[in-house]
Amino acid sequence: MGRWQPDARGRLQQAAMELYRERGYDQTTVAEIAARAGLTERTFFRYFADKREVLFAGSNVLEDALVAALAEAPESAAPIDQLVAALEAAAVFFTDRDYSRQRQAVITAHPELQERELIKLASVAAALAEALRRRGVQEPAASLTAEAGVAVFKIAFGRWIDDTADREFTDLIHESLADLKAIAAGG
Amino acid sequence: MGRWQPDARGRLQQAAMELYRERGYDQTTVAEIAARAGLTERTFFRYFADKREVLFAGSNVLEDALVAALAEAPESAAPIDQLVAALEAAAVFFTDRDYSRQRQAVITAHPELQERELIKLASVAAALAEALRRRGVQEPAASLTAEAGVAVFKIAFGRWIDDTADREFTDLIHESLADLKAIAAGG
DNA sequence: ATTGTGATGACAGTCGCTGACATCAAATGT
DNA sequence: ACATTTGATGTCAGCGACTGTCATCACAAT
Repeated sequence: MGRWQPDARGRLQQAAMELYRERGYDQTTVAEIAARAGLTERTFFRYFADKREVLFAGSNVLEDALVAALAEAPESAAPIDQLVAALEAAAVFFTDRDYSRQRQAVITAHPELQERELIKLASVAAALAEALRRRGVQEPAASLTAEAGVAVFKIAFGRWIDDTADREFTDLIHESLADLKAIAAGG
Repeated sequence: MGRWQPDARGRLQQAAMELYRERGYDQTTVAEIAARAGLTERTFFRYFADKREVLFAGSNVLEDALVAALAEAPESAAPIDQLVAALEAAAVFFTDRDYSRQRQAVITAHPELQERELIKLASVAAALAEALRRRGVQEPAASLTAEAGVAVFKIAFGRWIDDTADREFTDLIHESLADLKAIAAGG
């Protein structure tokens, strides 16, 4: 056994999630999170930039996966369809619905966390727009397509969380895209 | 003359804008803002919930105007066109391009301020979705239309800020909507 | 055996933000 | 005219988020 317990980062994430659910985000101090993980407050801030970030560690991975998937989508398809193909590929991140529900419940209960989630989505949109530009899509079409794609994602994710039937994330993405197309066509 | 200088709120807003531009957001303390406005830190927090909010005082007014304009849009039009009619009506808020540019420069330079801007836009989207629902638009079309409308707004605003020609905000809204329709149609 | 190296702890300090109470000119009531 | 109330502000103490700096010490490298 090494000098320290392994996976300090993961322990901090888990401790944070537990405490945010047990007492609420506001009533939890960073020192408490660190203590539950067997670490100190100072170490928490070496792994996470702030108290919010500990809930959003996966967003880089998601962003990278989306960009990678977009790079492999058929270039013959319309930009919006390329983008939705990328969203489909991201469905692998959305399989544990219970965990997603718990996490989302914490986030929606606290504006500071919603803010962080929104800027992560904005970062995703910017990265997708950049990827579209690399494929030759001009502005403002690239940014608008990316924004539209993220809007589809947001709606689909919300439906997936609230879904009482057991529909797949991928299906909800497609339904939401169809809705968007109908809306834009004046439906 | 009354006991206090008038318009404490406005003085705080102006002092904050000045200092954020002069020294940067991070290098400005709330105590400094208050001092420049001839007040104390405690009073600052009586007018604004936090250091970020002082830059977003107008967002309620914008939101209310959008909802009101949507309520007066012809119900015969497609939802997305009703929404864009509302966005047109909001153009009155976007006439002083220099001020908007300065403010936006401060915001884009600081992630905390971007987060606040994003949650304000999310609030606008939620209010517009609610207004559409009151007009009989079902979910998820209402939310998706609202998100699409806000996306159009974001792109149009960005183009308005960057515009070197002197195009009107309203025109850019219409162009961006046309772009979105083309995108959704597979353009 | 010596010398890094890297993850962690300890500690002091700044600043955002809040609660509680005091102040005092102006408005209001009688 | 005088007393009372009100409302905007000030004062002060305190918590918690976050940072800079230096110390520690098992382990790795040489």
